[in-house]
Amino acid sequence: MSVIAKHINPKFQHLFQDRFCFTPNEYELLLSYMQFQHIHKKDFYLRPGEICRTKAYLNKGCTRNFVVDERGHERILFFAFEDWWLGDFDSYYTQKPGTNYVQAIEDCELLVISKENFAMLEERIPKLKQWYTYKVTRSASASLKRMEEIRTLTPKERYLNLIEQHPHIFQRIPLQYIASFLNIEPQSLSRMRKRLAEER
Amino acid sequence: MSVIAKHINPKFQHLFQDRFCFTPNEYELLLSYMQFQHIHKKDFYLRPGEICRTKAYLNKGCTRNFVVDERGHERILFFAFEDWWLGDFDSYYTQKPGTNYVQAIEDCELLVISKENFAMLEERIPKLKQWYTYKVTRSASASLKRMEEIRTLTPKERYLNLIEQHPHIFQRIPLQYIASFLNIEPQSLSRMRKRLAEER
DNA sequence: CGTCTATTTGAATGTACTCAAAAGCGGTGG
DNA sequence: CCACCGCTTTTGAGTACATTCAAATAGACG
Repeated sequence: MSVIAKHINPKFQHLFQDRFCFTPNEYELLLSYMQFQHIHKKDFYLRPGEICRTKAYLNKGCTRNFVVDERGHERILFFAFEDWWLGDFDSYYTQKPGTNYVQAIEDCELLVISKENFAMLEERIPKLKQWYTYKVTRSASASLKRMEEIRTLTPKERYLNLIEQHPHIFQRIPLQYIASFLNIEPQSLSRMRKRLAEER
Repeated sequence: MSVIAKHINPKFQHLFQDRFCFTPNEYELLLSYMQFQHIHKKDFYLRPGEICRTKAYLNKGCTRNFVVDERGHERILFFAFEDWWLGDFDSYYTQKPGTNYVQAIEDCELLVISKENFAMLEERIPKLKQWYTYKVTRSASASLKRMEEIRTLTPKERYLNLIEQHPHIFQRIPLQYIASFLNIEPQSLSRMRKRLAEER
């Protein structure tokens, strides 16, 4: 077993060996191409203008992908928690300079792999490719769904949806970030939360 | 030359022969797998629940993709004009029942091809695959951009952007549809247009 | 010409925003 | 360990803007 493996969140091994039925060899192979990396709270994994040449499995911690609009306003596209992958996916596919900041909200542990190595491993481990294709279609559907939510739901409904699906999100993500994700002002979210708490 | 070809918008031939450098043989091959089809204004090419098994080159006319939200409100995702492809792309890739209506805004001429045949032709005509990959990344970027517009711009700015990029859109698309696309009420768009016209 | 739909106009309303300031909280250094 | 500083969250007041409901006008199509 590689030295790295000792530090790994058990979820990672579970994920590949149990859920995706990787053989120990396949798992070792995948792991051997991944680099362990720490980033501290508020550090950036990626900034606009950089080309996204790697992706990183988020082993521990949480991050946010955001852009800055022409008014200088931060707009959070999504959060990532354990068992997600980090990157600016538009830039990753096109290999053009990206637009996203990817920033740690908590101290994070990453397992980083280059695009080339990942592509190579996809060929050597068909299960990896299957899983990845699955992830891509999932994330495409998720972004369609998010688009629909932003367009059709009121801020209050978006908030209620979010806490229904992620009841503990306020324990990990500061209010201002949640507000940005929901596309409302922090003051409004604070008020809304208060009103809803009083109602019951 | 096939019988169909006579009816074809010259753009189509130009597109493949000149812009993508298809040989006459490749062009004929592609064409031989496409079915010519008319649909009338307000007819549907696709409805929610149907699996999208074909795509259609829009040779003439224009269409809208829309969904109906839980309040019964129509939400237009995008319009398609000449030289675009029609379908519910989520359903096309997943081969699960779709969510989109695809409806003709004007009488339309389509060139329809099945997913299987298109995939087969992609293998036989590498240029077709190149072009298609290009289209997919383009449309992914476009939907990211649209998401950003909906989130960051005011209704007025969204309107101004639209008429800047498509100055003649009102000549072809009814106001209510444009309003739905911009995510505002028809009344508001009507007022906005009036105000802006008066200002100059 | 008449009916049906689309667009325009009017008035009132609500909701999230802005600006501004106070309170709460966390982290740092003395 | 406490005091201070900076940042986050809360609270307040006023405003702007799109929405809703309602009705009138205009336009399309048989």
